Amino acid sequence: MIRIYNTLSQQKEEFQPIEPGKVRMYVCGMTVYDYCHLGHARVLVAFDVITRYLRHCGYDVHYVRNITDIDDKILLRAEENGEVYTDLTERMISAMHEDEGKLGVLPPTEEPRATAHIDNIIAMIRTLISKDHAYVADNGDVYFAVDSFDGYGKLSKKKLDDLLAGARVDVEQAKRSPADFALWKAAKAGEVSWNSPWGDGRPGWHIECSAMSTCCLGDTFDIHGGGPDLMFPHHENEIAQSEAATGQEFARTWMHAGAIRVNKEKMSKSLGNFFTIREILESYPPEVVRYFLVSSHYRSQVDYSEDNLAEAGRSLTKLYHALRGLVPAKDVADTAHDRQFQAAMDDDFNTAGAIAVLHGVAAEINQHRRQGDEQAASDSAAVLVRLGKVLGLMQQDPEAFFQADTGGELTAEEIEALIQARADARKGRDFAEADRIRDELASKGVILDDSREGTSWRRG
RNA sequence: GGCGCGGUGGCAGAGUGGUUAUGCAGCGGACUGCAACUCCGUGUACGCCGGUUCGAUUCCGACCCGCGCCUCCA
Repeated sequence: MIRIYNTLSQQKEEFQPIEPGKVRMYVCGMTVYDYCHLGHARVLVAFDVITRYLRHCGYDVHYVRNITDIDDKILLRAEENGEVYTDLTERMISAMHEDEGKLGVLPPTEEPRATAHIDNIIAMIRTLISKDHAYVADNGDVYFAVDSFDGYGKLSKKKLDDLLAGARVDVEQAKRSPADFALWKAAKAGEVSWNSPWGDGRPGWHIECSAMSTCCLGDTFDIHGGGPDLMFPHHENEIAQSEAATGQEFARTWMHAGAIRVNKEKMSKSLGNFFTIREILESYPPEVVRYFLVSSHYRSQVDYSEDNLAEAGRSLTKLYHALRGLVPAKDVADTAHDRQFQAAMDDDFNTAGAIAVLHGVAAEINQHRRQGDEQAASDSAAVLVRLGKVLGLMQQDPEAFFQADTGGELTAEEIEALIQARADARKGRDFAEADRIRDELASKGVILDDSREGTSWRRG
């Protein structure tokens, strides 16, 4: 039985899908005006692991993650760049797909784009107006009337009164209440726009997620997820719009990832302290970045630092070392480790605990090898690869992982030649020369591992 | 100010009412020509103060500290 922490109830709940065997999940994706940063990667990886585990448990998962491809920031950035906004969004979407692929994030089942759902958005706004949950303001915008929805604040635990009291300046005059938010924004002259019953304009940010999620998954679905900073106002507004429009419960379980921090501050676009995925991948192998993300619980805050990434690299290296030189067995029955792994993952996707199990399996492999039991080692290796796959780890050939060209000074051929020279020196018991070669390699970032079968190498 | 989350050993990071997390780093031993890898062994811990309990790091309360949201942000 899987238990999931639900932001709505603020506790872990037994997960019971609406339709047995099926999971319908929606996650708020990217606004594509810039490259994805580590914070985005965290959400991407977290829900990728969740999807993988649910599928591992036999669920048929319908995973929808949207793309916001029309928005004020997109238009602003495109104008700064002097390009058509669709050129910008197309470029950022391919960059995002590239980054995801490197991190081992599987594509969602569906990836709807806001601009392809304008009709659904307009239909939903029309419904909201007809039910008196929304109104057309003097400036041509359409707003959602927050006080028309009783449950407003139930996700973020905010009271409407507190929100109004704390409302910051710059309240749009056209709004009836400061907490109301735009469903449809009237276009200014020359702006990109779509026709609507309320004049030319474009959708507000929140409504697109309501329209796309209910369109792809139905009025009520199982899981809705996203980044920590979307809880309010974005998700709160989604609930209000959707439930007001359909009269049905929106998402059953709300899941939020924890923030990535840099020097004790949240990594964010507004603070400008973010590292893009591609930046980080210049210094670290993608699987190391993924390991770093997965090695702590998805809801906890994690600090980004060079030290933490480097440590993740050493830890992953240990796991791959266990696999080195082994051919994993084909079929291996459930083991005690499988059950431990499942127990950890069942508990709100405790990937940190699951990784500890992986290390337990690695230790077992090494012990079998030490005892010369190749068959048992190969069986355990199969378990390590099988469980690793659920986390999106351990799927590379160990040599490929160790010897990936990270821009070192030496080519694989040059390294092999030096290793041969060292082997010859050792054979002639010229250890001074052998050690000189090993030191030379080490200074160029190549570490040697001697074993009975010979010498293997890796880039450190 | 309102709402929410968290403080675990040198570091990272799980978890539990009484028994080993795990990883990195350290120390001792084995292996090795010497190392690396690996194996065996080993140390340091639960912010502070009360309470409940036979027993609390784990439950309850107060306090201190940190963080997040309350405006666009994953």
